Amino acid sequence: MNLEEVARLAGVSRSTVSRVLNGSSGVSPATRAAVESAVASMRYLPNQAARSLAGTRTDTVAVVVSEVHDRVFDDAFLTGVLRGVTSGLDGRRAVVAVNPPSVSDVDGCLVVSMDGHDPLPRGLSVPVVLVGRPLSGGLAYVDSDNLGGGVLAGRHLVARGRARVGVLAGPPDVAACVDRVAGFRRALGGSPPAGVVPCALTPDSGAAALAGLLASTPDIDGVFCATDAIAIGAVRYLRSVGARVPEDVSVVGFDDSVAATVCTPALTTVRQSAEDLGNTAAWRLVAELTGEQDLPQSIVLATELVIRESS
Amino acid sequence: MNLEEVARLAGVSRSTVSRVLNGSSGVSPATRAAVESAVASMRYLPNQAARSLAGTRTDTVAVVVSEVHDRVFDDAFLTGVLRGVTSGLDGRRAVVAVNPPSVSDVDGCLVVSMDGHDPLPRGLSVPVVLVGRPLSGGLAYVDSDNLGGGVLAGRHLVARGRARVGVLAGPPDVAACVDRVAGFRRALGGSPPAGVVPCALTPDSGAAALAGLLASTPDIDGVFCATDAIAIGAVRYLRSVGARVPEDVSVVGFDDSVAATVCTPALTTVRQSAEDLGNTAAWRLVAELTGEQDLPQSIVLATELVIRESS
DNA sequence: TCGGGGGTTGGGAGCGCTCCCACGGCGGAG
DNA sequence: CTCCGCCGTGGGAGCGCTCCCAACCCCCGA
Repeated sequence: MNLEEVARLAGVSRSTVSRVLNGSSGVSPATRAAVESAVASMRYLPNQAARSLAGTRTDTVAVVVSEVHDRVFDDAFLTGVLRGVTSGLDGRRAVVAVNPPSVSDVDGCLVVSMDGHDPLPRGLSVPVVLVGRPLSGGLAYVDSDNLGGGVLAGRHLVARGRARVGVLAGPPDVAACVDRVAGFRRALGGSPPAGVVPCALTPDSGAAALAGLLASTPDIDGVFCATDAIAIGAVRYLRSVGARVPEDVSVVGFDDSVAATVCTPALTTVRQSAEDLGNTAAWRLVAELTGEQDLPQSIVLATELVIRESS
Repeated sequence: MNLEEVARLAGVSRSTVSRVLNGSSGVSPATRAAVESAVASMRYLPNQAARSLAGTRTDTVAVVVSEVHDRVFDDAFLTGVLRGVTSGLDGRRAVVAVNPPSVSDVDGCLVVSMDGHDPLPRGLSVPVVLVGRPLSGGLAYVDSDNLGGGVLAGRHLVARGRARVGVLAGPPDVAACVDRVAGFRRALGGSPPAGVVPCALTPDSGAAALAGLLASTPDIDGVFCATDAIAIGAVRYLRSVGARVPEDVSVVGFDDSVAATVCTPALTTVRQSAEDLGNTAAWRLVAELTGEQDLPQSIVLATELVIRESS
């Protein structure tokens, strides 16, 4: 079934059907109605390949997921982003590629990456929008307000009366962690953290980092962790050495992962919406593809403090 | 850059380049080498749209994800499947669609669905492989050995000396849960469970279901839960009423989710590999697309008992 | 020596669509 | 009343590829 057949049924030409399908102006209402009814009655679906060949678009965008090796709690983030992206793509198709060598035949590209080194698919000259701020490079991106979230966490610990707080900062090459810690520092103002220690994104690494921190600074009464995964390790370590959470030490995480709600004690954390992130990134990309002008280079989405038992 | 240009550089015709690119026989080694070097030096990539239009394939498969409303712990499963699928697709492109009204222009379709009602995208007449056994219907599928996993869980509780076990069975329309419970019953043999209660896939529902079960059967010493999410609710409820886990009551979950490792006590559970599931399903679909004969209608992957603190 | 067949290669015909140009008819201005 | 311009429409060209058939060459057997 092709354009020609639809045209015949509607009593018009191929061109006119094409015009109607593409919503271009210059078709009389009567003709438009006739075509639409023919399309509906035949359940006609345009051949996407032919469209791409003849036209200048493919109506397909790539979603490139660059995997980190020690991903642990990122699954919910990824599915959230993906869900948001597919719903924000406005009819375009999403080709998903994990660690792709190259991507071609797409109109645009969304890149979801944990680390700051943007691993752009090579040989690609289409608009790109990143999900998550890159550490460098002038690419458009959409990100959660990690800085603001860090501020929320900092104010919260201050409000709880915690005066000697440690920070488990995560990897220095993950922009989200860097921003969170920066926000946290800002909230503390004149009284800086008692110690800031980098670590990997795993509970074990968080536990080890906190052990190191406590060795040099035993009288800590609060810990801010760049991610929930790290926080879970921190809580585990604190309890293993007999410290009570939150009575002796308050712990705050970041992400509001499922794990944060089921661990004991349930984690106070900062919530971000992965789905909104994906949806917004898709919207931003589509806007660029449709030729919209004056688009913001970066978009930052609000975060929210969720107070539970650990603080 | 197109076939013609490559042909010119290689000093052959369009047809010959096409033959080389498609790996068809009947090309002399010398010619083949010349073409391959031309392709490499130009970094030529075939236009996918033109290929689809002229040929009979699109080299694209749809990955249809049908979302359930009360998904809670499924994110890791989904990303695992997706990861496996993309790596098993052997160069084909994966178009991901979440709850799509319709899908077209694909060679085949993978459907990831929690519930047993297979929500096939309509108007689709291509090979389909399901990830997870459907409750009905003769479609090809790949699934974890949920039955075998249930047996493992049952034997384990028997070995632990648990004689009065309850089962939180999950929804009756989720094939995976049905199978897990069936396997569990089989392992118990002549001494059936003290009670089997359906519930939703959330901790809260699990807690509520267990509360109901304990009301009628207070002397239970073991609980098998169809998923980890349910098990986490069960553990929470048991502790809330003062029962010790595992001293008083053993609890076994299913999925080996991240939450199972971070909750207290860490859950004994049955592990399945979502990535293998996706990879195998992709392989099965590709095999069918390439015309392979005598393919198995269903493929079942092994599961594994993981013993932790809750039993 | 000649004819037949197999192994290679080239070129034409489309796939179904979009884009562009040309054409016809109608209304308003001169 | 005539001319111009615009709106609505039709049809040709061509996107880059695959498929098919014809052409060619070379080697073999008769």
